[in-house]
Amino acid sequence: MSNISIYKEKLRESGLRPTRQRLKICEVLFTPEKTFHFTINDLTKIIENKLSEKISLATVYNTIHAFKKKGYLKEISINSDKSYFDTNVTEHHHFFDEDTNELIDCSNEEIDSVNIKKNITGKKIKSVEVLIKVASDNQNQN
Amino acid sequence: MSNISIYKEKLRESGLRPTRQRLKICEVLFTPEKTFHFTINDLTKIIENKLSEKISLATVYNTIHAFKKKGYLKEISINSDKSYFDTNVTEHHHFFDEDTNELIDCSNEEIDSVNIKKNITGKKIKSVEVLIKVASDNQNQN
DNA sequence: TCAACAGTTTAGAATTGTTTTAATGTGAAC
DNA sequence: GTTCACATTAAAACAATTCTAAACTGTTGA
Repeated sequence: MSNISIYKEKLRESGLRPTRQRLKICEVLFTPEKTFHFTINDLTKIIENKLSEKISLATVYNTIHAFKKKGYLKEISINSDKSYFDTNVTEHHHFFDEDTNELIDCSNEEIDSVNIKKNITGKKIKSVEVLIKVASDNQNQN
Repeated sequence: MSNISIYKEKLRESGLRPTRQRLKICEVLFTPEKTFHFTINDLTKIIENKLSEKISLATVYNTIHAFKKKGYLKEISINSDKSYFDTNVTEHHHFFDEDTNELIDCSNEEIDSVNIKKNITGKKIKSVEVLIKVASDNQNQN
């Protein structure tokens, strides 16, 4: 399985040594066909359950942060008690279902490009994120 | 000063009794001409310093939450260790300066309206928030 | 007038997500 | 093989938020 060498490369690119623990993290993050959203908690649960591997939280955090810094993961700007990450690093946006706390991708084709007429002197735009909050029709606003 | 009666009304509308502590919170939030962004920590500091009043955190939290629920405050969707609130409850968007961690309003006139072509079955759009992250030109991406 | 009560305030404790620490482990290069 | 920089780990520290339990307050209605 040459995936392993891809993972090792990703780790080295992120300034991390390819250790057993980190390769497991890569396996969970980068093997699936479909991209997905996760929290650190989700990720450690998957590793523990599916791979019956126990990886210390500190290792998970430092690996995820390195991947984010390198651009192999994106952090989604949603105000929540926890941080959400996305293995889809292409430019796209999100629906957030307030009933289920679920994130749903909104591809660039599904939204007209955002045209910003203002700019902040001396500052460069790093990212533009659109978050569309949705909820059941027949539901009280919370 | 008839502001007081406005504040009392706002509190009652939010299902809260107008107590001394809560009126102080209203004073800080709703007296200024200009709307502003704040964290719970900011708010308690302002109350302590400017009004030399000490209000328990629990009271601040419950009042802010009630105002948010009622729509007198907006919570800004930014992924951060703390929650940011906005006294500007009209529809508008934000720049986030990554260098200074500062939020800057982006009015609806300064951005073309976002046109969403996708919809989630059975769900209604509650809000659309655009967050534009900016940073110094000559700065490393973090 | 005052007893009762529903809602409030408060300090501190509890909880939760995240980061730090300090000790121990590991693997590639000499 | 030794060494050394980097890793892993469990546990402690930390920070934001929520919860708790006890004391307080203001209205209501005997």
